[in-house]
Amino acid sequence: MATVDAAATDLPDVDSGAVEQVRRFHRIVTQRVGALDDRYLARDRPLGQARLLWEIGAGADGGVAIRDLRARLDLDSGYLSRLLRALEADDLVAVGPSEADRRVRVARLTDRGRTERAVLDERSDALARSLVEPLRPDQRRRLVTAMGEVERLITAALVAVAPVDPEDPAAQRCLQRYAAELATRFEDGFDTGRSRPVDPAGMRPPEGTFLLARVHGEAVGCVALRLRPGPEAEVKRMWVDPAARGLGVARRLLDAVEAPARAAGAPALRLDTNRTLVEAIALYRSAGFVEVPAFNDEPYAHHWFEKRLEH
Amino acid sequence: MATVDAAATDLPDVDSGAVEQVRRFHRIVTQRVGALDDRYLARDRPLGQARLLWEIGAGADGGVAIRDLRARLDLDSGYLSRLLRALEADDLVAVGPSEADRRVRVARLTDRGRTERAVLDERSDALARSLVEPLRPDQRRRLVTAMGEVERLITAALVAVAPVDPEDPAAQRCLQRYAAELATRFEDGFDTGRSRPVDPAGMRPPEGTFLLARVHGEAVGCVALRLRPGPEAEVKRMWVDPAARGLGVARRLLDAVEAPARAAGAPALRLDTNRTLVEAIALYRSAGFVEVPAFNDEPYAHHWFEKRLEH
DNA sequence: CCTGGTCTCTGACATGGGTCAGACATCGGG
DNA sequence: CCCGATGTCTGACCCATGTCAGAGACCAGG
Repeated sequence: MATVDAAATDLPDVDSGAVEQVRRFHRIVTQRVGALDDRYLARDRPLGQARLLWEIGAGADGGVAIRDLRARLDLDSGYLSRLLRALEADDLVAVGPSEADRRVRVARLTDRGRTERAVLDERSDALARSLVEPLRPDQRRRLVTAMGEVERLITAALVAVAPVDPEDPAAQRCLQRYAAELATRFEDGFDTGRSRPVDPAGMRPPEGTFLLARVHGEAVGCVALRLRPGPEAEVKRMWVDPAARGLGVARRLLDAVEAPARAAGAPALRLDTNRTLVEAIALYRSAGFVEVPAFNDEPYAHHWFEKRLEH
Repeated sequence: MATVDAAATDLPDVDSGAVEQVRRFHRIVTQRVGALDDRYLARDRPLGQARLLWEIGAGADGGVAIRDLRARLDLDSGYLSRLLRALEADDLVAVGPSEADRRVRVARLTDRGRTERAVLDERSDALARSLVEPLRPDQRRRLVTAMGEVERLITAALVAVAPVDPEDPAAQRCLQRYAAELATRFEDGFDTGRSRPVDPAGMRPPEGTFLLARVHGEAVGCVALRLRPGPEAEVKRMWVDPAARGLGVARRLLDAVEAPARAAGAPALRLDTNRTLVEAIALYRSAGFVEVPAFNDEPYAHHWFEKRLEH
């Protein structure tokens, strides 16, 4: 089976047929579709301005801080400033001081800006429609399905797993959402206080590791590894954003955690889990974990798993 | 069935879910993948130069005439000239006069240019590989399949059908390939002389029409409509490039031919066909044609079809 | 040989995207 | 209140892309 293959060979060479298909695909999509897109959508407005207009409008109304725009669009502050002045000159946006911090300035759309943005939006829709329109209904369905598949898989390929400090804001956010989700899923709720505690230091070298999975900078999952107190390494706090499920993020996290465990000389990975987490349990089994007797007194746990590590 | 739906409703509104999917898809593919692409591939070289280098190398060795480059890349002659000088300065291409016509100049890669192009090629491969590599084998297979599907369907959507003069070079090329294909498929070959003749004037208004299907300028199929001598309009010379089959080009041609027939007041479309053309016969049936007794003495025909037109 | 047309090149110019350094206002902490 | 840090803006640049007009070489046909 494919999944067994995957676990066994991990990263086999990409065959040249796949590479060829990706290149053909890319050529078609960017040249044939993209050629129309950017220039067409911005119409008589420079592309940078159009993108900026778009981004300002995307912020929930109340305006967007300029520094956030800079971060999101990755623009030089001087360049951004000039783009803003151009949009101001056309009476599309208004820039004013932030109330919280008067160094920060906030850009918001004017009425004209909002209608202009709606026009861009409509044009974007029209472009998408023009791509689908010549097709027969069955072809359309197939196209939409295939596009969804490509989108999901490309997103999956862009997942990057990297260690991060457990007190990093992104990490904390994941941990909170982890706890919140358990609270709704466990039959008798979840109270962090009752569960066996994991303090940040325990998830930081040398006592452990904390890994974050990101897509394009945004955190979509996490896992913690504890190397103390026993010789076995313990997997904790594994969570994947519901929006990112089905992309294999959990499996990547589970794979990624093996390296530090091995490096620390741990003979095995261990974890405990709740019986309501059926997908997780299935994943552990397919990833080579086997069920073992309880090795701790975690009150929320019903199953205990272990995976021997070879050295 | 889907195809029946298609024939009945023709071009129903594109539902908003499809539009949303296309836009999400486009965003992912261009921003996430494309962002890496162009800039990354050209490395320290301006993009225009890189593309030009590529295109010169794509020509079968012997060089590419500059005017062909201009047409293919759609560049201003002054701009192209300057790009060429830049590449010459880096000793990547050599430009010399054409032998046939000394106004025309021909660009060809130097040895350095060839290796440089190979580097670009390798980089492009590497980019494609990096997209696929993080995926498990089953995910890779799904991605490649879905990309192929998207590519085919987008190509299908880009097919444009338009009338053209039957003596246009592109039209002539199609007609030649049509005849060549019949020669190999018919049980007893195909000799244009033996078949009922169709002179260019017969495929030109007011006696008829000739339609060409193009994808991005390149002809991929054709069909002729004759409005004389009888009141019925006759469909002739329908052909689709083998490389473009399965995209629904034939059906689009068959649909497109109805409008001029109706406009001329024809009560029906007629056609004759050879028994070896099984896909074509299936298409005629599914497009609403019904088999009728022979209405001419075409020596290569085994079946005669007709489709009544409503006015 | 002349003429009109074709092909390429050069120079002049405009614009958009992007970088850099410094000016200036403001903030937060000692 | 001072100081270093932060956020924004301005001015001065650079380069790639693209457009336009005209010059010069060459071609084919009369």
